[in-house]
Amino acid sequence: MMKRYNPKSIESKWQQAWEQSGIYRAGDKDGRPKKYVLEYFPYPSGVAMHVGHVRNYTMGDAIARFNRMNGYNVLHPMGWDAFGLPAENYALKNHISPKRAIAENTKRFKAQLTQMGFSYDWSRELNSSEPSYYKWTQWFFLLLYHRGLAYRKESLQWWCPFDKTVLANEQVEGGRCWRCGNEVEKKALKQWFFKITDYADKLLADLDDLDWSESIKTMQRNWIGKSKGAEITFEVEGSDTQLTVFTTRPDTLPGVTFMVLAPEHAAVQRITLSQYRRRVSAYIRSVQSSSDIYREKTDREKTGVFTGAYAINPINGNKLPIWVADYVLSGYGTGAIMAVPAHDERDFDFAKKFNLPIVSVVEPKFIAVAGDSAVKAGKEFVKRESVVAVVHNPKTDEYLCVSWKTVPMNGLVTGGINDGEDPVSAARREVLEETGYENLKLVSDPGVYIHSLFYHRQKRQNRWAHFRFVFFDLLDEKRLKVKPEEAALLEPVWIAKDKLESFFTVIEGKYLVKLLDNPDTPYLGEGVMIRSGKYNGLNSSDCRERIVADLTSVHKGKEVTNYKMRDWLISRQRYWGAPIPIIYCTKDGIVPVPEDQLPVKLPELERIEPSGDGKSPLAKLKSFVNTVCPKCGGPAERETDTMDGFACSSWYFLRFADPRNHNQPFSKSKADFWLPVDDYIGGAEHAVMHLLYARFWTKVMYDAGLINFNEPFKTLRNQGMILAPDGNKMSKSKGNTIEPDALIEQGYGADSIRVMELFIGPWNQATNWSTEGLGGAYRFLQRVWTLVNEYVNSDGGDKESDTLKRIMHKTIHKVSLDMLSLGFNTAISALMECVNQLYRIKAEDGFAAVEWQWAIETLLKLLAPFAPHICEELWQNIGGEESIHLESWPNFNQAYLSEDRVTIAIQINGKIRGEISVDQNSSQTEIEFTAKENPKIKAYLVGKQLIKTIYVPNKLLSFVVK
RNA sequence: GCCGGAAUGGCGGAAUUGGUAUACGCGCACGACUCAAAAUCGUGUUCCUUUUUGGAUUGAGGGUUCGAGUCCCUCUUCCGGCACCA
Repeated sequence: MMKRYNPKSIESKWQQAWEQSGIYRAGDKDGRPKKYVLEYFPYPSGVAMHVGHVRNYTMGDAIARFNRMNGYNVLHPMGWDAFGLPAENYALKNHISPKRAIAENTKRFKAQLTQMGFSYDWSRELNSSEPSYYKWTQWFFLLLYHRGLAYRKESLQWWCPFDKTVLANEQVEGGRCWRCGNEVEKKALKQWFFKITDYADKLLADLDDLDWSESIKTMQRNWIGKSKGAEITFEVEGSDTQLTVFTTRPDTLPGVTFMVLAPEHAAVQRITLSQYRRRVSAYIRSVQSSSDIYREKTDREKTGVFTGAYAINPINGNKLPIWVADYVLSGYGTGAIMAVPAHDERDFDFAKKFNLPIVSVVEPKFIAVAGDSAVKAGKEFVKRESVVAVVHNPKTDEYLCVSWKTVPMNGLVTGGINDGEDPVSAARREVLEETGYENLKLVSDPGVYIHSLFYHRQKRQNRWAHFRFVFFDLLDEKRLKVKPEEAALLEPVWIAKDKLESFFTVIEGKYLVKLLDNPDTPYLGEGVMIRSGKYNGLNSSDCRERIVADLTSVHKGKEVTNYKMRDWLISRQRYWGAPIPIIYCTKDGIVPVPEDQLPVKLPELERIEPSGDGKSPLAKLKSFVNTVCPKCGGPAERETDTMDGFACSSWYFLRFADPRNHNQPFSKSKADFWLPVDDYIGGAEHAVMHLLYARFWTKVMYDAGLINFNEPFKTLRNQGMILAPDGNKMSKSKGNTIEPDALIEQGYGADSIRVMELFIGPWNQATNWSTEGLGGAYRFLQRVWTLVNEYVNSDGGDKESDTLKRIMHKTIHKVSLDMLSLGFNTAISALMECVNQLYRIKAEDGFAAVEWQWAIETLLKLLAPFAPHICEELWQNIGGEESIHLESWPNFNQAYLSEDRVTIAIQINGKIRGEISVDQNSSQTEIEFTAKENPKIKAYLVGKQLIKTIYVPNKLLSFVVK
């Protein structure tokens, strides 16, 4: 009697059996090579996991199971990221303690994970909010502290004077408190920081060797934001104040025309002249009351005020007015800049708005390095003062260009400027001589130059042309006759603007088109120095080094590297976190809690709401706060802030290697055995938070000698998000979440969901969930179920079947290869094809072949990482004694991967015109002969001349005919 | 604005090095079974024209090639991230 496929009746049975037999427990050492497969440990919030979350764990589980079957000692653990704000807010909302909330939610999450049949080693389960765990989080805080990487500093935070509380940036709306509507202000609070900036260079450099997606690496690179430059010190006229600025372009120092300070800059009050005070103060007030969100808008118009003071340019003594403006950020560099409007877009906008001078000191320089005009090495350059006539025909919107007849050179009308001749006349003369057009209207002569270095084919010399651009409109088409010697050389052509860029052979087309759009625009690139005294004529990049060297020698500047990344603020004025293990003593100051007094336990509190005075609720608990100084024994107070939850998640992957260690966070040998993590799987949302913090802590541990490796995650896999069927992100508020519980309840079963999660699309690509598609996965498993049970109830036979062997070996080959590259979707489609073919054989021949037992065993093994329950059940049905998940992965035999007969496509002039069937590895001559005999092909060849024949073995034959 | 990624049927998607585009699944249509429905099994399914033949087609345009979804150039759209970082 054959049972119907009913997941409900088999899945929980096997889940219990697996847990009881402990087959997924990782032994610390057993001689096999290790594999550490890890998914981000989840945050057990009040909202249950939906099918989007489940995909993450399904991928990890398939990888873990595949590796187990391939002989690896696999560590695949699970735990709970339990501390932090969401749990606390959930508890507050439901009027229960966070501890209870976490207990309830982890129970629910664990049940969800278990019902999916994931192969976790639950004996290593951990919870970051338990003292046995956070004791070591505090221990790491102390490690950082003792290594000079944790410090306390005052920092500005949003503060609501009515609610008497600190607000997060996103809780400030239009400069007002989101709760009471009062205007907020910034208040300085003492906070703890981790000095992640000390590791900026290592965090940046080591990214190169990681097997992570390019996009995440780029995000981390941008976040770290390294930029090399210099700090330059300016004297303030009539004051002993000095202003130091950071710049990446010290070469543009001669072009500085004003200075700008951030409104928060410490020197603003000191240098502002008395008659400017009121306006400056008013400006600063208005800036402070505007929200960060508003200040971060880059498209708003620049604002600022003059302080009345002047700085002195250290290189040329120029007087530079000092302004205050909020486009300069206080948190980056020194909070002050030297403004070079000719070579910086922001400074340019500011100068335009406030009518400040713009002095260009760098002229673009383009060197032709490729093509016919590329400069010839070793030849002298012939320098020429030249002019470029840009002639625009307003009627056709085309530009007058010339094409050389004798050599492959295209360009605008250019020519040398004769002695004593002004550029505009020179330009008119060249246009007339070369093209005959005489009626030109001067549009503008903005004094724009470029340097162009190229090989002049006609003159056979390397040219260094210093081109001045003069802009004309064509008044009429009247042309004078061009001298024959010019006409023999050049041909005038009119080129539309969108074709210009690719037309030019000598001048950089991209720059030119930009110039035509707007000649009045800052030049941001490198080039030749002008108006720079002794630096004139230098390349800007060389000039950069010279100026920094010169300033360094007189102590007015130095080379500096800056990072966008800031130190990591870890203080949280909230209850639900690991207490910061620090004691403040009036006599001894900041005293770290001694190691033997850890953990500093988080006391259980009745009321955990933020207290309203900007301190954590712990501050109210005298029995917690009041303590004795570990140094002098006198009365002292505890730090009452707790640590950012990201501290807990910065080392959990190490704890999994040794989760029950009471003496250390982990033993070195176990950590070095299991880590680094071989496959780390999770969404991209942690790109610059957790993934950067965890790398930072790992590097600190490495430097402290705790571990042998300095990167925690060798390979990172960012799985693609599952969207709701409507194409939106799944969220409880939108009411479009789909939970696996309901689908299992409906009878689909965990195995179908698992297959669907992986089959739905490439592992790293976002896709919409489809419940109809889930039906397809279910049908597929059902077909497997039916096939195996029909086989079990059949009489069998003893015929040999090569076809069956071929099908199975091909499937083993395809699935094995796909698993290595995470091609789960194609692996599953190969299994579907395999089952379809097995049905076909069954329909033709029944179960007569002797290979059926092997074929079905193989099929189940290949399917086991995806659908562990049904495979286990069927495995027992066909006589398996041990768990299928302890079996070895099948091997394929190369001999069965190809067919005896192959179909060769016949192309004529690149078009498929027919196909022929031949024995595998037939010779080209044979195939050509067969092809030419084919009547269809013959028709195409008759009366034509065969020029070329291309043969791709076992695939394609291509005739080229005329 | 900058950086990263993508675009293939009605839908999700497949396609070693350039070598028969549309595998697999969904949906749809038809057939078998059934009193009937569901389930299951089978057949078909890129588009246009069509008896067959044939033609077109991988976001758009151009290029290289005997041959391009795949390589090169230009552009469009979408997704993700960063955003006054001097």
